[in-house]
Amino acid sequence: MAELRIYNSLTRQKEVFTPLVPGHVGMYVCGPTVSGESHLGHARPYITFDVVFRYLQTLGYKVRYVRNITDAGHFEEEGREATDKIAEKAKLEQLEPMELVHKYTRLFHWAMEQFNTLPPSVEPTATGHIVEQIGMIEQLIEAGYAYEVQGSVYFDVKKYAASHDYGKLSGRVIDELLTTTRELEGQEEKKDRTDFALWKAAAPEHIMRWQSPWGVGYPGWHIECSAMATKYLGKQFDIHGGGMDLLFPHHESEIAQSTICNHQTPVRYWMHNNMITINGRKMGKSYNNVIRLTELFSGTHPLLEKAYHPMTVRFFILQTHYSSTLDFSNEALQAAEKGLKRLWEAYQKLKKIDCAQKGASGNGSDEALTQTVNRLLGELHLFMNDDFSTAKVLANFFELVPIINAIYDGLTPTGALAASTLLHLQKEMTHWLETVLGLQGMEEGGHNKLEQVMNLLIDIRKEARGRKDFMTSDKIRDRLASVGIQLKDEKGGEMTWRID
RNA sequence: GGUCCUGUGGCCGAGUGGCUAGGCAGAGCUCUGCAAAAGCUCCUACAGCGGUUCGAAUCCGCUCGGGACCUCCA
Repeated sequence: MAELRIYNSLTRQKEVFTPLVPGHVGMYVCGPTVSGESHLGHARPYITFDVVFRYLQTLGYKVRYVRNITDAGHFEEEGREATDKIAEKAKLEQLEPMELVHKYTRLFHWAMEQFNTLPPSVEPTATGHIVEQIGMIEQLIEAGYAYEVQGSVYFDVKKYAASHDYGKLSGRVIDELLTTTRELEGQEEKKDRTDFALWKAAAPEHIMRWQSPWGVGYPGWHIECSAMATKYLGKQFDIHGGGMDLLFPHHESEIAQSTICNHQTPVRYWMHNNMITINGRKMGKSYNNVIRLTELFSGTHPLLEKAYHPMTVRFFILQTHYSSTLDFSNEALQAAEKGLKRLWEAYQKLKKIDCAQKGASGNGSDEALTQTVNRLLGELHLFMNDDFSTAKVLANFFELVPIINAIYDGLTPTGALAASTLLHLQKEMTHWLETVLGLQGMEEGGHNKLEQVMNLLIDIRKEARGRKDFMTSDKIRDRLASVGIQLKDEKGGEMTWRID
C-alpha cells in the first residue's frame, strides 16, 4: 500500500504522513464562530476535513478529530467598537448571548448533518475552556512572552521573533509586519503593533465576561485553539486544518503560543483549504456576497436560480482539489447536480445487478474490460494518498458509469465480467462513494407509501401500454411529471421513477 | 506598497515533461408508440512572448489578466 502524502503548508511540500503515535491520528480543525448563520464558505473546510477524517479511518487509524465551537466571540481589534462580536449581535436581536450562540450552534449542526459530515470526536467550546485559556496565558506571562496592561494581556511578538521564527507558516517577515501593519486606534496599550491579545479587559457594557487574574474580561481569539488542541490532543499532534484565510494571524499565533507553553512545535502537518469564491470574489461579510446554507438549500437568495441539495454542494466541493479556489456559479452547481445524479443512478443500478446471474464464473470474461475496471478501482487509493485527490477519484467513477450502465442494460454481454469482479465493483463503489467521500442519494427517505402508490400507477400504466392505450399511459406519465416525478420506461418494459 | 497563489476547450474543473482526465452544455447516430434515460461518435484546449529540452499545459524569464493574505473571516 502506497503511503499517504499530505501537502504541508508549513514546509510547502507534500510529505509522507507518519503519525506521532503509530495507529493513531490527532487532528484539530478550526470550527465556526457561532455569532451568525453558517454560509457556503463554511461548507468547504468541514466537508474537506470530513473526508480526511473518513479516509484516515478507512486506512485503519484511530482518529481523534477535534473541532471547536467559537462561542466566546472575538475582540474587534481594530478598535472600532470595543465590544465582543457576539454580545453586540445579541443586543440587536434582543437575545441572551448564550441563547444566540446555541441557536447558531444548532443551525450549524443541522447544516453539517445535511452535508452528511461525521461529528467530530470532541467539539469543545471556547466558553467551556476559559480555565484552560487562563492557565495558558499565565504560563506565557511566566515565561516572559506576555505582558499585562490595564487588565488586558498581550503576546510579545517581537520578543518571540527574536528567538523563534514568527512567520514560518504564513511566510510573513516580522520586519515587514512591523512596517506594514496598519496603525490602529485603541492599541496604545500594546508594546508593539504586531502583538496580539490573549486576554481583553471587558468594558462595562460587555455581556460576556469572566473573572481572571487580570480582572474581568474575555479571551483573545487565538488562545482558545491552542488551549483546546493541547488539552485534547497533547503538546504535539499530527494534523491541524482550517481555511487558508486563517493562516495569518490565527495559525501563526497559535504556533507561537503553543511553542512557548509546550516547548515544542505544536503541529506536524498543517493543512489549509482554499476559499470558495462567488464571481471571482471571496465570500465574506465585507463583500456582501454571503450565501447562507439555509438560503442555499431553499434557493432563497438573489444570486441563486434554484435550491441546491446539500449533496450537490458536497459533490461540487469534492470535484475540486481542496487547495484550489472554487468559484461558485449557478451553472457550475447545476452541472454538479446533473453529474451526481448520473453517477448515483449508475451506482443504484449496479446494486441491483445480480452478480451471480450477470457475471461469468470463470472463463469467457472480457479481459480488457476486466482490466479497465480493476485499473480504475486500483487507482483510487493512489489518488487519495496523493493529498486527498477526491476530484480524480470521482473522475474514475465517471469512467465506470458507462460500463455499469451497459451491463445493466444488457448491452455488454452477460459474463463479460466475472461474478467476483462485479461483486468487487459493488463493494468498492459503496466503500469509496459512501464511506470515504460521504456521498448519499438525493432522494428523500421514507417513501414507503409513495412507493406503493407508484407501484400501483406503474401497474395501471403497464396494462394500458399492453393494450396500446397510449393516451392513458401518457396521461399517467405526464401528470406525474407535472408533480415532479419522472417516469422512465426501461428496456424490457420495466418502469422506474425518481423525484426531480 | 509587501508576501503568495493563479490564468486550461461554450461553462466548471483534473493534470507528476512525452500517451483522450472528468463533469455540464452542444451536434449526430442507435434503441424507442412517443418521451426520458442509456449506449456509441464528434467538438481536443492549455493567457501572450521568449528560453531550456529530442519533446512543455507541465520547467525558467518577461508581459498582461484574476485572486488571496497583510484587519474579523472557513
